Amino acid sequence: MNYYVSLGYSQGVTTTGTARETTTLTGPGAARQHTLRERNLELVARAVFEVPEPLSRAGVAAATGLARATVSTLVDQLVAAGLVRELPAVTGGRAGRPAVPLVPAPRSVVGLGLEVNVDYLGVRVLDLTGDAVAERVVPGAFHDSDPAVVLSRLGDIAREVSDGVAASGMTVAGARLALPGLVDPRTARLEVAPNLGWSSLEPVPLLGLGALDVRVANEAKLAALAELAGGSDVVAPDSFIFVSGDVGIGAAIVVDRELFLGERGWNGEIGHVVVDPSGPRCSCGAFGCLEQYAGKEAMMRAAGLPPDAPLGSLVTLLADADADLPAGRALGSALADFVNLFDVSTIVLGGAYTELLPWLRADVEAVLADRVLAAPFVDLQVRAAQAGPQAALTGGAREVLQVVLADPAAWV
Amino acid sequence: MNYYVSLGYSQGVTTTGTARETTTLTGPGAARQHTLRERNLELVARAVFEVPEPLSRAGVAAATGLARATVSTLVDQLVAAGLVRELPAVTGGRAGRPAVPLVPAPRSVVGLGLEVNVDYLGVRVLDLTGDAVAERVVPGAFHDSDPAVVLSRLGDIAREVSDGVAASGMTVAGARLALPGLVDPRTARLEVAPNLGWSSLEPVPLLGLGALDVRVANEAKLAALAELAGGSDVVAPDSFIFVSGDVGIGAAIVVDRELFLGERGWNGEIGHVVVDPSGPRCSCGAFGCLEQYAGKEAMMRAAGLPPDAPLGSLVTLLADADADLPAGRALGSALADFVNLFDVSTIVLGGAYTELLPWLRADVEAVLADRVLAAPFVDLQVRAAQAGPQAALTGGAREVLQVVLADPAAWV
DNA sequence: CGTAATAGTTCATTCGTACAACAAATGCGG
DNA sequence: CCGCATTTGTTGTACGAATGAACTATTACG
Repeated sequence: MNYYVSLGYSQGVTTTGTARETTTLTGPGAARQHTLRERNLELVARAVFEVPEPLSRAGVAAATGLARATVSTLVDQLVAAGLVRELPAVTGGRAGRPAVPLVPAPRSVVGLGLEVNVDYLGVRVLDLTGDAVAERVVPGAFHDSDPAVVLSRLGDIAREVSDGVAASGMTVAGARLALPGLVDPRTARLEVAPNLGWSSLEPVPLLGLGALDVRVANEAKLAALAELAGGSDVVAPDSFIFVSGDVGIGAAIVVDRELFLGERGWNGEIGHVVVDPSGPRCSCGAFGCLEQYAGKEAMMRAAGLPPDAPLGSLVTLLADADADLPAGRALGSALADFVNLFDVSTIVLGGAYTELLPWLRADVEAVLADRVLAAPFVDLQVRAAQAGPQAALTGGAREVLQVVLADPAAWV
Repeated sequence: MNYYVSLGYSQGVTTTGTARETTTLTGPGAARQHTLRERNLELVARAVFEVPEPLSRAGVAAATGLARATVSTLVDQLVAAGLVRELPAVTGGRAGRPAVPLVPAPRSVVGLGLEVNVDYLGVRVLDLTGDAVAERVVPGAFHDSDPAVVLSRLGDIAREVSDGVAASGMTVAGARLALPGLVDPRTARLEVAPNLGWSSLEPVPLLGLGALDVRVANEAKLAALAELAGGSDVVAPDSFIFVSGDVGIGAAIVVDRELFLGERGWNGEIGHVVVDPSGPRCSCGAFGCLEQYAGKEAMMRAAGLPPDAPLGSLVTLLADADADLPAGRALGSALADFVNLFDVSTIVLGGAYTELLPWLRADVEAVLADRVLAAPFVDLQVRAAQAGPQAALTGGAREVLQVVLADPAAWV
């Protein structure tokens, strides 16, 4: 099943009949003729967008099971809408009329990724081909900042960038704002972001982006979506646990290429999983949370560095000394709980862990092998994240484009 | 989103065209005219089946958004197929032609729930109304038993019961076998069931049930599905964590009334979540697993009872003494991890915990309040299971009927 | 008893896909 | 160099399913 559920918008259908008969049914509503068309349009769009090498109309027909005639009309609509482009017919060494390769149209519809993090603001624009069309990342220090000021500044940058791409004829389909904290994508509320010192606010209006469709999500969740694009040589797994280590530690679960969000999008709080109840007190009030062992500040302190030293200093120190990070066993323990509870066999380590993985891997894998009940029967994989810097920006923009892809009919 | 994904059968569509064009697309395949009908049939069937009081054709039309004419033809098909029955028209105090109430047809199509557990074998048959049409539960001791012998015996009982209901004119739609261990519903393999002493086998053929569609699942998963029926007065939550405590401790996650299974259905292994790394060694080899604090044997031992004493003896002992169970804090700690990782706010305690809840609740709730990061923003609920004894039998049978409901077109 | 109201049915219309025939464009063998 | 097989893409007809409007059936109410 691969229906894409856009962030925070579930599809309950509430129908009200006469006074006596008011009933709510969840799930997709009544299917009409145009529902057929919408679904097949999506099918064709996915075939064009998600296949490694370009397909022809006939190829799409074969891949989808639709009749060639049907595919032709659908493709024509996508081309007319500017979502798909025809490449020159390729007359490659075999008989028959040459096929017209179909590719996602570059620089047509784009998605905006926005992010506020502790040490930067960022905006990134991706088009349907996955290319970064524009980008601005502004370093800063936003610990204990004023959300109104910071978000309005980010909004200014976003508007600037957005106006730029719009001036080149591209359509901005929407934006996703990544925040490091408890965010409910459905209500677009931020409950608390400890490292920003923000709490209980609605970030979207503060951006001042007018009618643009802006949704909010946790930073680790969007970074996980960025992983789905895969690396240059590494193909992305369909299901994985993504752990983003920084001052706080967040995680996301991707199953069958879809984010699992729980009831409110507040899942993946692996930073506060119990590692040792007799351990140090955490900022959350509990004792022995993972963050106290494998948070950035704890790792710095354990290495004899000041807690706010740059990550690079820890890396050079580790590269010289030939010792593993003590955080490895703690991280392994929390990950083992995660895997025992979720049954997802690939773990992608992002944020600070990406660089630190060489000094974590041995301990993490050893503890996983010890503690994961299914370890004898599964090939547990621990990988470094591939998505590059400010992954949440990429993931947010990708999420916007996924919504376009899920309903191309809205764009024809 | 409420598409029902039947246990272990995901719907990847692989289409093979000519030699050059072989492409795989996940998700539902091409939508044709008959797809429309199937989907609307499902919609109508769900409206009839999942609504508290009977709807008329007109009521279904209002609830689904379909035209009355369409609903009429669809309902007629369901009635002809024997899945839906018309009650006598009710001429209740208002003007107009009296409505014909539609209800699930009793004793027409039934589902079989099967279970092997440590202390019993069971078979239960449910019809579309949710009534138990037949049932056999045979006590026994199956610790370290021979799977071939036990499963063949269960198969015999199942065949007997199944033949009985078939003789009364009912159609058996399929069966689900619940097992206490690591089971992959997709491959129908049991990897290991520690408390039965079983490992690495394919249970379905050993039942000897011939062509009947039998699928396999973990006991806690199916028991969780039983919870969805709700209690006599309590309405079931749409999303919850179900924890089944016994010798081992298993759990299941239900989100939007659907089981979350992870990659292989091996999730929910909360019994081996870390409570205290300096704690006692677990049967799994690791240290300080929840099972060592809140497994049935550990709880018995902590209360000064023999580990294999019946649960009732612990209950009477607790009822006399006015003390909480020490397991409460450990259980709370593991549940806090679960909630932090999943973001599901309702916890249903099943198995032995159902009866023990009064002596667990205070500690569980206190630890949850301490350790769950989102606790200040959510109303965390801890409830006792409602589904009654051998819940997995009920859940398994329900699961079969859900598959019928998801594709009534197959029965018309 | 007539009228309003509600449930259910009948039928022409509309829309989207399938199938088959056809047109277009190429490679290849003689 | 030409005819033929081959593959792509298009055109036109047929079919299936939902719709809305009109119609029938059955009740309550004044």
